[in-house]
Amino acid sequence: MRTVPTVYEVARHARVSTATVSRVLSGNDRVRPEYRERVFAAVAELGYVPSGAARDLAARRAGVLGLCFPDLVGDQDIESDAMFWYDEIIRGMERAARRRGYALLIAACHDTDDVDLVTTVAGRCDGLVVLARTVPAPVLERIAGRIPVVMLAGPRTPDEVARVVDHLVVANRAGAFEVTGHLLDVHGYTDVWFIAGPDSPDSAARFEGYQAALTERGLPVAPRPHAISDFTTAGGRRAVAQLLSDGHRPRALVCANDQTALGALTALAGAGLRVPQDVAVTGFDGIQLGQHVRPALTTVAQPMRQLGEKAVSMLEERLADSALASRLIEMPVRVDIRDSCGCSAVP
Amino acid sequence: MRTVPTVYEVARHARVSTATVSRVLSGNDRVRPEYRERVFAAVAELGYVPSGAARDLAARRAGVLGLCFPDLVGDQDIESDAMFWYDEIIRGMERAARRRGYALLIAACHDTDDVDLVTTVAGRCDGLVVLARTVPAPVLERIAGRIPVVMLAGPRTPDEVARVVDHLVVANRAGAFEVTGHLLDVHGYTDVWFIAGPDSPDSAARFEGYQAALTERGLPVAPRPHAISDFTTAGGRRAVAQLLSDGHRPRALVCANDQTALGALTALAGAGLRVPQDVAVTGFDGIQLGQHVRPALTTVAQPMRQLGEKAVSMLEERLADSALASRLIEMPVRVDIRDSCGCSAVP
DNA sequence: CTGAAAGCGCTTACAG
DNA sequence: CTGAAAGCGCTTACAG
Repeated sequence: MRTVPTVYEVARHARVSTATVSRVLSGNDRVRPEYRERVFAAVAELGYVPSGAARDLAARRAGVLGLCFPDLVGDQDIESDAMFWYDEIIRGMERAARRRGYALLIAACHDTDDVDLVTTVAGRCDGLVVLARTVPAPVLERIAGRIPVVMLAGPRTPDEVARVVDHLVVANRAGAFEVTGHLLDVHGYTDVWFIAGPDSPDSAARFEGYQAALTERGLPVAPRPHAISDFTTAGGRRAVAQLLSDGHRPRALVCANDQTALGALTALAGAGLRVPQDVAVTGFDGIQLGQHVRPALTTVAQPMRQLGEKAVSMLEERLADSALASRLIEMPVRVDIRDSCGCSAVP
Repeated sequence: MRTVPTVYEVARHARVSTATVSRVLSGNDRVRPEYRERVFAAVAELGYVPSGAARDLAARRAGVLGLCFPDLVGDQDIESDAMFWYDEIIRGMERAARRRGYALLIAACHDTDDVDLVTTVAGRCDGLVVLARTVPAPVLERIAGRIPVVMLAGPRTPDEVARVVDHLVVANRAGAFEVTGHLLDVHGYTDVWFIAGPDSPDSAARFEGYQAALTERGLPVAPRPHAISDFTTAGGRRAVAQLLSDGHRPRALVCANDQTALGALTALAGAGLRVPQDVAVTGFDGIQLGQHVRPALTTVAQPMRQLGEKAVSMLEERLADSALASRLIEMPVRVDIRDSCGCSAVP
């Protein structure tokens, strides 16, 4: 092992105390300019890089925020069906964290056995963002006893861990309500079907919004989704292909998320059906890919950036006041009208 | 502040020493089952989450790997032109790190002033991967004195920091050579142009490969790229639009990366040109988006997964033996033939 | 197999 | 403004 210089070496070299070195390096305190110079010179000469661990331990602050998301990919081919939504969340969080001076510690965790990894993450950061259902409730509760935790997206049950963690969700119901209404009112479709995600509160809330849009217009409402998929592109393709091979021909498909919609696009093309002329399709999330496929995907966009910013500020607020009551905050969504619903003239 | 239990509380509760608690929690050592049970019970009851900082300091190991990439987006609209290649790198690294039991600490860093952030990251991990040119050489050298560093993608100059960090690159030259050869030999195009990225070794190496393919076939070779862009979609679109509005009509475009190629596709469509019938286009990187655009992008795919795995193992090797000579490893690439080169029958 | 105790490398009251 | 010294919460030889 190479020998790494410590504060002591730096202090000796600069002929000051370690306290002074620490002050100079932290930037804030008023230190005699002469000493400051000497410290910087010593740091440069010795190639000093402070130990984060020692610093964190002494200062009780890591300058790091954590993000745990589910490892849906597992050991399979990661390139086959990546979760683009996670990419956007990671990027949004990294950006928000960095703006506030934090680095981001990320880890994909299996719900089941990765308690170690979760603990590794939780023990090393000042606050933690967890995507819904990534971490078992008991583990989450324990972690929340140490650092602030924000759960992103819907919890499995309404009050599970509700008391100890903050929740940040998007307007799933309102978004699905609005995009369904668009298909109904602007395009006049009546035969609009819903392709659900896996058993999740997000998919459920979106289905409710879809139902409400139909109900409000006095249209018949399906008691349950017309197909159930798993939020992946491959799953969406399979689900819709099945529907089609069963002989169904709905006029429009409201999909629980963008990747499901992307899969639907593929399945429809495979069956020789045109989108949106024969079948209209909408998604949910607003992943970037949706702008690039043809037809471009009409969707309900989540405010990725604001989600990250909000999560970070919720963490900071609780860091400042641990007595805060747990909160549930809902962020608005925006319907992005593109081509797949039938709005643009398609060549 | 809530009061967090420590090893001491756990030890007292379990009526064992802190050494025993530590052993039980680290999993390895042989501890009397009875004690083990008591420790687990105490941990559960107290809601104990070990301090990562204390653990790291004592064990001189963080179980965390770092990744620094350039912050190209800055404070502009992140959603306008994200760097998909980074997403893939982040995902690949996270996955590889996790497989070896590490979490990933990520931070986008400005070349100029974010030395603090870089230090925050470097001080908290066991090894660091840096995308080329993210971190100034002097800073990198200093960091390399503390932990192993792997630089991903081409360094600015051949020997800059060469001695202190390992390098991991892909076969830029060979990949460009091969895909250009494909356009030349299989499709018989002769008028093949190169759209470069910014001044970077990667773009330069790809241009060389392109040139070599032409030279080898006795075709005239452009001494410099026909257009210079910046690796972004918007930049690629602008560069190609300019070319077209200047009246140029190359038969094929070899683009320095996928996003440039995506921009080219847009520019060509905007000019009423068909791809690949009027103009063929190829990219470099193999980002997922390339499979989804129409026509699907023919490209040179980087082995994202293997890149991550390799970076992690290089870090581990150097962790095990700090006396290792610095290495330069080149990973192979694979030409992915899709539609934009003209290979598939396009309806 | 187990425990007492030193030590990891910083920061921060506390005096001065 | 500066320094001596305690302390942050773990792990790990070292004895036993």
